[in-house]
Amino acid sequence: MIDLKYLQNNFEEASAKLQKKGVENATLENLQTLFTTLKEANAALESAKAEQNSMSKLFGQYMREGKDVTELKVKVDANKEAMVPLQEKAREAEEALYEVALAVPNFPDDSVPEGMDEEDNVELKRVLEPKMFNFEPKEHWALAEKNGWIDFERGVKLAKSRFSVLRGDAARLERALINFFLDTNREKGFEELCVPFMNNAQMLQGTGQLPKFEDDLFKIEGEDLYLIPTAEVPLTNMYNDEILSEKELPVLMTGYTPCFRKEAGSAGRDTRGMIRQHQFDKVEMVAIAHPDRSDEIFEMMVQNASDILTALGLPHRVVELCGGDLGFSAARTIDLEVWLPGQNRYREISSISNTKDFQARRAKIRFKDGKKNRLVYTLNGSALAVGRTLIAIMENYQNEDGSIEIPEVLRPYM
RNA sequence: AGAGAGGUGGCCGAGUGGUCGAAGGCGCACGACUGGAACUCGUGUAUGGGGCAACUCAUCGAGGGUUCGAAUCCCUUCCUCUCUGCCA
Repeated sequence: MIDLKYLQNNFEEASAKLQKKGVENATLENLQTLFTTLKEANAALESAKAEQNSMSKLFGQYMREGKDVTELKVKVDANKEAMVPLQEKAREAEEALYEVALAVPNFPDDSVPEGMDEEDNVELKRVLEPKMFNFEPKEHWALAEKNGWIDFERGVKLAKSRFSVLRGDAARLERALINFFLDTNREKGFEELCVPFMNNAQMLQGTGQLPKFEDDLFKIEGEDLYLIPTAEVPLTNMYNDEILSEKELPVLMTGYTPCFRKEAGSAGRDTRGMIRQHQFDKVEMVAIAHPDRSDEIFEMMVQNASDILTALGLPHRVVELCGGDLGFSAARTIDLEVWLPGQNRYREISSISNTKDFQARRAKIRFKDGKKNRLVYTLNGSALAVGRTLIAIMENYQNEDGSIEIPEVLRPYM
């Protein structure tokens, strides 16, 4: 959630920032009004409550002293009745405020480039030259068929469309990648965690998936549980509603989880192959950081993800997202896009974001800054998306006969 | 899943309708004592919101109710422990 006090005190500046993310001024003006209304409603209610409390205290005192309370009772009853509409007003004001506030995206960082969509993203650099093939490189689904690696039909039979089954060496390669990623992250100082793959609604609100993006989530029927769309949810919310000591920062965590997404709104996109599935594996990094150190941790996370791709010999490019392409919670995001020779294009394989205090405010993650509690900054990033790495290996390491080499660094894992 | 017990501040633990945001202890911080330390003594020590100072509101697992007044009574729910059942 954005800082409403900041919005109130710096309205012009705040609205200019959110325009980068396509938030209309009317929404912000509405938000400001709702915030003021809530404050006024609360002030009125609180003074009535203060009155009530002090009269109740007096009531007790009279009882003890054996004084007559009938007159006082009349006053206190009247005040109580007068409080009912005030209470109702305050409750309504709060509901109205949060309904809007929870749906407003994070401020983009000042450094974020202007732009509408991914066309306006800025390429920062390219790492490794795409390999020249002396034959026409195939796309991963063709290679999968040739090698019997991916069973799309049976995935659909077992679940539904956008599910698949990995077989044989592909299944082993998937497992090898998970282990390689986790080991690498651990060596960089991330603690390895194994977390629940279902989280409750409060946690999903903490990281920003709820309430706005409920349609993208798989919900467990009859339970307050959702299948996680990314390990960012359980890892970040490890410290939900907690206060850390300053010396515990930064908390660096990594974990492997499957991720479950309904992919609502992507009908017809990437239907062929394994690029966009309802279930995919990912190894995630999450950092809970001191605000002053989040930039350097962000750089470290980007570098780590890029290093993993380099170690695998996969050509990729580093892209800074423009304001219009930034996700809901992110203040800043860098994507890593891996080269897919079969598709003859770069495709997203990792996304690293600094959400600053946006998630921390929702999830109430704070640290002791001297005597005061301050919100932490939270960062997350993939290192890496496993299924897409598998695809990238297939396309980049293919031979003319359709066979696939295993990258050197993965051989100890297979 | 069934039966019973219980959830109070960083921790332990008292509190069964008003003087309780909460005794006492431990821990922690600061100060005194000391050459230094331990011991001892003194002081302080939850969170969030509004004014942003005085002050005030909320919070004793969570939500709702009774009452002038609830940590204390009632209802719902979650969690923990013990026993039974069931399983990896």
